[in-house]
Amino acid sequence: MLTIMSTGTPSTLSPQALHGLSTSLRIGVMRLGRRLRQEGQRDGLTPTQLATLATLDKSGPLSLGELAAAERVQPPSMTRVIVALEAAGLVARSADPTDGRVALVSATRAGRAALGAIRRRRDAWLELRLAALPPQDIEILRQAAEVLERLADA
Amino acid sequence: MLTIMSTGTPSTLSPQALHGLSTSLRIGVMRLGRRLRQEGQRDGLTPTQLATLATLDKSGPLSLGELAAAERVQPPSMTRVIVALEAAGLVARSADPTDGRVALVSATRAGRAALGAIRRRRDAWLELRLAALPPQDIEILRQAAEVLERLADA
DNA sequence: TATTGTTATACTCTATAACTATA
DNA sequence: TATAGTTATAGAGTATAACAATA
Repeated sequence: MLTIMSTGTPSTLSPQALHGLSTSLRIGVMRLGRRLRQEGQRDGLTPTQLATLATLDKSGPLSLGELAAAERVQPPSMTRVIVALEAAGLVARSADPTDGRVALVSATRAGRAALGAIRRRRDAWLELRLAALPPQDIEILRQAAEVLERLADA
Repeated sequence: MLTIMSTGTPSTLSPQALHGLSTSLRIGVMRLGRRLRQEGQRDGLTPTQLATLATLDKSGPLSLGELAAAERVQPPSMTRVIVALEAAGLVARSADPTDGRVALVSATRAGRAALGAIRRRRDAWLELRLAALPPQDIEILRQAAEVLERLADA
């Protein structure tokens, strides 16, 4: 097992060090992100469609407006996204029983299955490359993955 | 100073562990990448324009065809990118002295300055969030940044 | 009258196909 | 004849504006 150990020096970093880290981390994340996106381009869903499906899978049924806000697109754009996903059988629309204006959207069983398949395919590409790394690097990434998620949600 | 130290256990990881890492790393990278892209949306350049300018800044003058290949777009698309960047004064075109068909593209001084400003702005956003992390997390990210770049180029 | 979602329309980015200029 | 780049045209994705239905 590899672990992070402190050797006992000051816990604050210089502004310069932080700046350098910001730059290199941004480059690394953007570059790997671009590759992952390119690899996932044959799965038949646009990035927004895929993100919407993932949000529905994670957060359960949401109104069209809530989805638009979550994905940071305008309502008319989300309408088109949902129309496409519905035509593909991946989501279903139903009227909100308490408010007739609201269109509740939920992922279908097929939608969840498709999402799983897409994720497995993307993971496979990355796994292949991870397997080629030395164990120290893998351990670094394991710890970084969790920090990156927290950073993105901050 | 924080350092990674091996405690001496097996250097191979189970396929399951690798799979889990692949998933969480993909999610973390994609999510942070999306945030970084959204933050950089007010800098007036499209992602491809920015990437092209960065490539020119890094690799020196390149032909339009070489740029198209580097950014993985078709030549007509790169023509439009260069037309836009040239109109903005960020790149310059010149004829190749040895082959009249080739259009050599290079970043102007203004282009390099604009690139620097954009990078500083994006870094600033990330820096603000990095500064809020505990030092252990920062050290993890410092080591991960380099590994991520290698992974993307693999 | 305010709000949710849709339709109409336009703009941006990228692609393929056809064309021009040079080798 | 082959290659580098451009112009012409089309398609995908998103936006704003105008509209319909419900609260």
